[in-house]
Amino acid sequence: MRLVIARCSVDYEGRLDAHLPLATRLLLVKADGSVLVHADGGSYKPLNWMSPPCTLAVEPATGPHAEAGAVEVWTVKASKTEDRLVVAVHEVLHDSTHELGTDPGLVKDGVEAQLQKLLAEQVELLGEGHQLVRREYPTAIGPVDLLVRSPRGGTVAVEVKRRAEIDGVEQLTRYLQLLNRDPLLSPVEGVLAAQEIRPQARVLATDRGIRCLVLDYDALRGVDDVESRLF
Amino acid sequence: MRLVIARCSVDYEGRLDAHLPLATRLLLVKADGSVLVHADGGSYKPLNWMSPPCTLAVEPATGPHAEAGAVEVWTVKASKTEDRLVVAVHEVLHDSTHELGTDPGLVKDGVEAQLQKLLAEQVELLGEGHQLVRREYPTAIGPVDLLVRSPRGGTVAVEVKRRAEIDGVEQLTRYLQLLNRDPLLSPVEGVLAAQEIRPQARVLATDRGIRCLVLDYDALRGVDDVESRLF
DNA sequence: CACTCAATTTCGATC
DNA sequence: GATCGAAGTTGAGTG
Repeated sequence: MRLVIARCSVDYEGRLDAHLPLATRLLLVKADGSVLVHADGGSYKPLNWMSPPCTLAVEPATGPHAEAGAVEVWTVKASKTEDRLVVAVHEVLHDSTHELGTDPGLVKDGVEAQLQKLLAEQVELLGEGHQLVRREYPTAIGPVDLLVRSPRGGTVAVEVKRRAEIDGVEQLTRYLQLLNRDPLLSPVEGVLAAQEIRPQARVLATDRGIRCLVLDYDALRGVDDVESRLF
Repeated sequence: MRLVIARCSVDYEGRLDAHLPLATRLLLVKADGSVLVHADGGSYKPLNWMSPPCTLAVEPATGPHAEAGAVEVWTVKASKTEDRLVVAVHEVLHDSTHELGTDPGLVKDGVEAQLQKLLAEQVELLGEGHQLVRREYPTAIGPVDLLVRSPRGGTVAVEVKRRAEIDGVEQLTRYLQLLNRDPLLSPVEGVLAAQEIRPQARVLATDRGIRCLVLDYDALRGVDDVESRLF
């Protein structure tokens, strides 16, 4: 990654034409050849940029560019389209290059994981008197998202999905069959909890005596927020 | 603008939760306090960021962060929401600050200017035998977008708009009144050319004997591309 | 692989 | 100022 602070003007020709007048900006050249032109404000979006794949060519300024006072001209060309980014560098105030290596990448806690966590904190949504046994309750055929003790003495197995479809019902059914063999847990009810439950999944679940619970992500979060403010 | 290359891990809590494992990245702190975390690849979008308005607090690492090997902890808080970006800095490989000043900002050649340019190159779209006199033909009440010589001996004044509304018709009407006083140009016809012509504008234009021409931007560009390939 | 759809969307124009 | 829609959109998930 190369970082250049330079007085420069920038022209982009491609899906639209755009021009940046002479000013001091950050030119960020990434390892893949992509270039970002950032100002000292605004959002995360650069003033101008070229996405990879592209190639960067740096040449001494000539002709009109040189007459305008430019020292170098950077030409960034997209590999597959006619998009061109031309940076006329007038003065370089900083120039450094750094080895960063490949980034392990962003880990987003998926919505499903969030839902599971939030529902675990609010098991009373399953009905009064319910108590969480544990999240990711291990079984021979895989972990059950939530295992909950019912006030009636039995157990509730909850399958959490962002969007519940038929395979979610099948999965939960398998867990229920297995868990119901355990006299310490039996009888085990099933709950299919999701932001969105597809009609087919709802029909199949209902047919098998599995309860459907539609989760309101924002409401779940809202309660969560209130709780976290209290402590 | 502050540029820091650092080995760091990043956590974002807000509208979603996200985590970046320890790796070497660019931390970009803008004058408005916003922070961008960039890797050495990918698109123009940062791995993580905090949009202004927000505040950045830098403190020595303590507790779990310190145990994990962090030296500093940056906490970026959004001003209005509960969004938080926490950067655990383990090792600083580069740190520099630069004065950039406010950016004059991006100048986009609007679609209107593009349309005018493209139509100027393809005046035959107005009808066979038409010849461009000039773009931005100056008059006492402002420039006419396109002035064109008609094969019938008269002149055509063209008003180009991205989206033509009533005021565009009024504007063109004023030009026509003025231009028609010039015996060298008279008779002067009017053409309202736009990507989209609002029904009211079309009615008014037709009523005043002004021709409406719907422009296909892509088609105009397409022809332009073909031409530029030929030469 | 194409298509759909959300985005910590951002951004500008219009009502 | 709120709302609507496009973006040089990008990016992920699904059929």
